[in-house]
Amino acid sequence: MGGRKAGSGKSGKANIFDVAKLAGVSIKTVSRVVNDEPNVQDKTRAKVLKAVAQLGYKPNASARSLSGNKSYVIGLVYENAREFSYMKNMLNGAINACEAVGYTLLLRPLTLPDPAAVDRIREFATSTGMDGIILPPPICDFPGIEKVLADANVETVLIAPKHDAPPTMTILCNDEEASYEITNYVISLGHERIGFIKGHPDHSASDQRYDGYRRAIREQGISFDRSLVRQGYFDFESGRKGARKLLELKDAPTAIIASNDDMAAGVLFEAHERNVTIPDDLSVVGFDNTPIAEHTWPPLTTVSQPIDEMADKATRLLASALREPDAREVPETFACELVIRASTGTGKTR
Amino acid sequence: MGGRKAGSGKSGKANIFDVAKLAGVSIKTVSRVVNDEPNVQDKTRAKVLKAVAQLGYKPNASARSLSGNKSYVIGLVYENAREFSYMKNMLNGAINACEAVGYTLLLRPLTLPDPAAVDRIREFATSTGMDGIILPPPICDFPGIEKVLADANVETVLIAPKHDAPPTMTILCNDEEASYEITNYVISLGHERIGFIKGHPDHSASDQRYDGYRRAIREQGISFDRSLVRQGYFDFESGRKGARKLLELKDAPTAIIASNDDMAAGVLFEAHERNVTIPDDLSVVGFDNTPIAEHTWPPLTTVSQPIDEMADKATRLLASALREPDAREVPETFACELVIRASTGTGKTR
DNA sequence: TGTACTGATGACAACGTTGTCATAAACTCA
DNA sequence: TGAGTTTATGACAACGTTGTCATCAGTACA
Repeated sequence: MGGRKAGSGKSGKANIFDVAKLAGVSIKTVSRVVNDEPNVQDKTRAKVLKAVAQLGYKPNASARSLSGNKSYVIGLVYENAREFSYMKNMLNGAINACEAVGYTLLLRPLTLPDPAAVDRIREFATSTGMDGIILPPPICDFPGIEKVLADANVETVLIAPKHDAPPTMTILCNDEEASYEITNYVISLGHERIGFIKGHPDHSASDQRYDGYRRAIREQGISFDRSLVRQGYFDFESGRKGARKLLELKDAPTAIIASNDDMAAGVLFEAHERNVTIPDDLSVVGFDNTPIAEHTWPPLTTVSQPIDEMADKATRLLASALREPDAREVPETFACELVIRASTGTGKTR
Repeated sequence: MGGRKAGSGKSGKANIFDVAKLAGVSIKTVSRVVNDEPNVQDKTRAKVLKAVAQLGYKPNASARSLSGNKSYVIGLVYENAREFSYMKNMLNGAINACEAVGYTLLLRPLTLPDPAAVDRIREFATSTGMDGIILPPPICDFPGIEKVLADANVETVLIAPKHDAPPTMTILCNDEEASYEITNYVISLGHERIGFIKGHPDHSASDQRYDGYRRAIREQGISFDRSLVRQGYFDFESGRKGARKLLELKDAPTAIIASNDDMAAGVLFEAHERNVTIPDDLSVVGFDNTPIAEHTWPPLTTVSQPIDEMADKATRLLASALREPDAREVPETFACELVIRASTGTGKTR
């Protein structure tokens, strides 16, 4: 029973042999306890746990992944674009969840459009041999991406994809409903000519937000006017340009809903330039509740998405799917929340 | 010479045995070539390289770090605060550089103030066994942090620390000079009563920016007025509050320099609320050239820091120090750049 | 009362690298 | 020319885990 490979007593890190020796069991039993495997007596488990605590034992990640053919790494691909507050929240949610479930998060920014994006993602996924990957929009909608990752044997979670993808795990957000509600709110303030600036056509949220707007208009019996809808791209400039077109209209809208906060900031900017007073002459609405929404003048009425919670859920979903490949959970839908600030009002003529 | 452990021809990843077999050399020679070690004949090297390319061989990171006692991981600790554009740039610089030098970047957000911050960083550094770590402000100034990391045998790079720390590698940024220049610019517009809102006292940049302001004032022969200086904390609210105090002054300033863009946005906000017109009644200056600076109304005159370049340099410094522990480079100082926009002017009375 | 399971444990061989040491060949220098 | 050094290469043992299989003791069942 003489110990064989236990650490020589140096203050360095304890390994599995040290724990086994101290607990008086084999290294395999230590492994079983550490990995929550079945078939260990409670008494034995307790002994091992005590030794683990006493030595401050942490399994060596490299050895573990080398032997077990798992990397305990999860990847997160994101669009390296302007609106980073989205990513900040997503990052926080994913990093914290990763820490909680014992995984490591690896990041890969993508500058879009990029014709080689799918190849880059493949490269990213395979080079580290990661176990799973999280794809937020618009990356989750890249054609063929799911197959590429499945072939690379990487478990995937899609966040808010355009089309439900049965074989792949998915996290959803009720953008349509949120847009419907905020449009109803604007209508309830007395507005009838409500402009809408659409988001980037590649993002699933764009369609959903537009759909919610249309539904609210329709249900409230307001006639739909195509000239009040402008195409935007989620950036400040396109919001500004959309506002310019709308405000130049003979019968200009008294409210503008922009599909995200950056564009709404562009609308505010254009309004200021034209001496259009917010919210007396024009009400403005954004989406996402980014920090900018708090800091514009006036602060923006907007919709807040629980992005960090979605990322948290995505990470945990991935981790549990990796541990137990059988029990696959149902996709979860997260709800958005209206944030009413000073950029909306009844207007001065009312 | 019969092959022994080469992959069985499956389409899976090639390993070092496969390469060795194809090239007709030993695995050790392959290792030498892959790691750019000396003492390999050009001819042999070429053979190996060819085999590597042919098989698409990528060394297994886990095996490598297990055997070599290196993790090829670099950590980046950051303050999980509002102003994320700083982090976005830092992240981009670090991620790209990591990819270029073959390292993996691990992130650790910190919510400050946190009395256990140093312990958390120690935990972060040791749990993964990372090789090096990058500490931006204000984390680089935590007392004792350098020793903790040195004890954990983690190579460290400090970005813009308050005090030069000879034993630790450092990246510097000339904040004092930039502040001096932008203050001179404001003075050149004709302003003499120039308010200053200081940054968070824990950040090195705060002192430097204040110093630059004082130096410019002094050199231009403007008498220093203590009542024109307010303490801020780098956030929107403190900027707004500072502006309120300054604008309530009997002899209010005609220009305000805020130590970052968020605070400058707060100044704009307060000015709008008081119907103070920018820049006719008041010129406003920020620092950092964050996205918000482009999108306020009017857009902010500010100072742009090459944060991504600094992070890039920090990463490469770390990587080269890890490869060649002897050749330690000189700290490098990066220069800032003025960005003149519409929030500054000569004022209407001139 | 055997026979076939199940539960708890351990021995030992992977996993794919790099470090160490041995060795042979090719240079140096007196 | 021979002793010592350098250069190029390979054999083989780490590194610290987990997977596989063997073992042995109970336990259920006919």
